[in-house]
Parts: sequence; C-alpha cells; structure tokens
Amino acid sequence: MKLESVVGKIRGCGYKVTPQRLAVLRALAAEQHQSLEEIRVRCSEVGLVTLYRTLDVLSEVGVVRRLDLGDGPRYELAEDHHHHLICESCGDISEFEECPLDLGRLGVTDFEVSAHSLEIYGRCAGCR
Amino acid sequence: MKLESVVGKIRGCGYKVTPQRLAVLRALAAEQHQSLEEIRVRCSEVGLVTLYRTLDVLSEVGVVRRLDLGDGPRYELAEDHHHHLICESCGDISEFEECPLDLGRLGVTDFEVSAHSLEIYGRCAGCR
DNA sequence: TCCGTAGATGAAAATTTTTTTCGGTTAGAG
DNA sequence: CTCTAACCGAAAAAAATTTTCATCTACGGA
Repeated sequence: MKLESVVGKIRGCGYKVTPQRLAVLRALAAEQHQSLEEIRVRCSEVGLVTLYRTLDVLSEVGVVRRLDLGDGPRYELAEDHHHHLICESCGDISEFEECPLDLGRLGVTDFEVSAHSLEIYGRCAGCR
Repeated sequence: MKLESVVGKIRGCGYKVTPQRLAVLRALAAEQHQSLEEIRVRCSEVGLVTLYRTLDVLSEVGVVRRLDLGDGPRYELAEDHHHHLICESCGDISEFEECPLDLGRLGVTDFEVSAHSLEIYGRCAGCR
C-alpha cells in the first residue's frame, strides 16, 4: 500500500500523522491478521494505550480492518479485499482473494450492502 | 429445536443436564444473537460464572454458536444454518437463510471445509 | 520560519470482561 | 439407594480495555 495514500486518509479525517501511528502501520505491514500482542511486539516504542487508540483511529479511517476469527481480535491492513481460511486444527490463518460470493443470489432487498466478510473453517493440508 | 436432541448432545459429550443449563437454553431460545448481558437478564437465576461455563459447554457440544459481529461476542442457538445482515447505522442484526456462496468457485484445494460464516454489512431499509 | 492550538501521548488508575480457586452440591450410572 | 465425576456459586485473580490528566507535538496560518 502506498504510504502516501494512507497519510492522506488520516489527514483527511482530521487526524494527525504521528511517529507512533507510522510505527503501528509499519508493524501491521509486516504480517496480516496479527493479534494486539503481536503488533505490540513489533512496535514496542508505542505505549499500549496509544496502540489501542491508534488501531481505533486507523480502523475508523478505513486503513485497518478489525477481524474476529474466533480467538480474540486481530488487525490487518485493509489494502485488498480478501477472506480467510482458518484451520481449526492448527489455528493457521491464510487468505484467499477469489470471492465465491454471488450477491445477486442473495434474496435480500431493502438493504444497501457496503461490505461483507467471509470466513471458512476447516482443516488445512498439513493437518489432514 | 427439539429439546430432546439438545439433551442428547449434552449427555453424549459426557456433560450433565442441569437446571442451569436448561435455563440458559431457554434464554437463548427467546432471541437469536444475544450478548452475554442480554442472556444474563433472561436467566438471572444462573450465576455469572456458570453462564460463562455453560456457554462454553454448549458451544463445544455444538448447540450454541458464538458470534463476533463487531461489538462484543454474541451467542445464538445453532439450529439452522444462516448468515447475518448487520446495519452499520442502527446496529440492527437480521438473518437470512439463502447462502449465496458458490464453494465450487472457491479456488482452494488442500483444505477440507467444515463450516463457514458470512456477514453482510450495510444500511437497512429503515435507515436509508 | 515561528506560533498557537487542537489533537496526541503515556503513566497510572479505573472499569469491564473473563478465568481460576475452592468448598459444598447434584445428576445420573450402576 | 449410593457413589462419584461433574457442577455450582461466591470471591478472588487475572486479563483486556477505557478513562483521566498533565504534558507534548503536528501542522495550518501569520
């Protein structure tokens, strides 16, 4: 993701671009769907409270996506649209881009769809 | 859902059927996707700790499904397969049965799918 | 470039949520 | 009817998240 556009989004919402926010973004760029603790390790220079607040801000701005994959909350950069494959055996999480969703087949009217999330649970190749 | 089959599942996993567990089941039957607090109100005779443990047991047994729809955890009876429509404006949650998923189109091999969850976010009719 | 200020930061404390401990109780198999 | 593994609730502990508050800083405007 272009840092430039992220900075634009942050400023666009009236927030400031601070070293702490950049550090969190850098930490998030290292790996998708990290837990708070994992992120924290990657940017130990940022205080815990600030980390919570920063993730809130980045989520609000649309740069970060908050996930709930069964174990606690996880966070990832919202660069591309993708879904998750979660192995119930080893806990491994992987992504896939193909969206096997046929929204046309969804028999719902009167609802303006803005986003969706799909998680698939099962057993990964290694665990079978 | 047939109470009988639920009791069977609980016993089948080596758990006992207690008045508290039945009370929680009754509370869950009143409405889908309730928060812990909502459930608690509906079965105030069950201690908080027991409520946590009961939800764990019922989830393990497969009678209850734990949801993460953005705000804290929610629970519902796992009677039928369905997905959720979440209104980002008023927070209302509704269900739909039609599963617009074409798993065949999912380009993933080497993964044994056992379940999936799909949530659709947007604005409901009333909020538009 | 310098200033003023709205927004940001971190440490500590407060809250909220969830889990553990433990002594007493009970469902249900035999 | 008995026995015991499984349960229960209250209190305490631990973990997660939010609030408070005094101080600091990003950055728009002079």
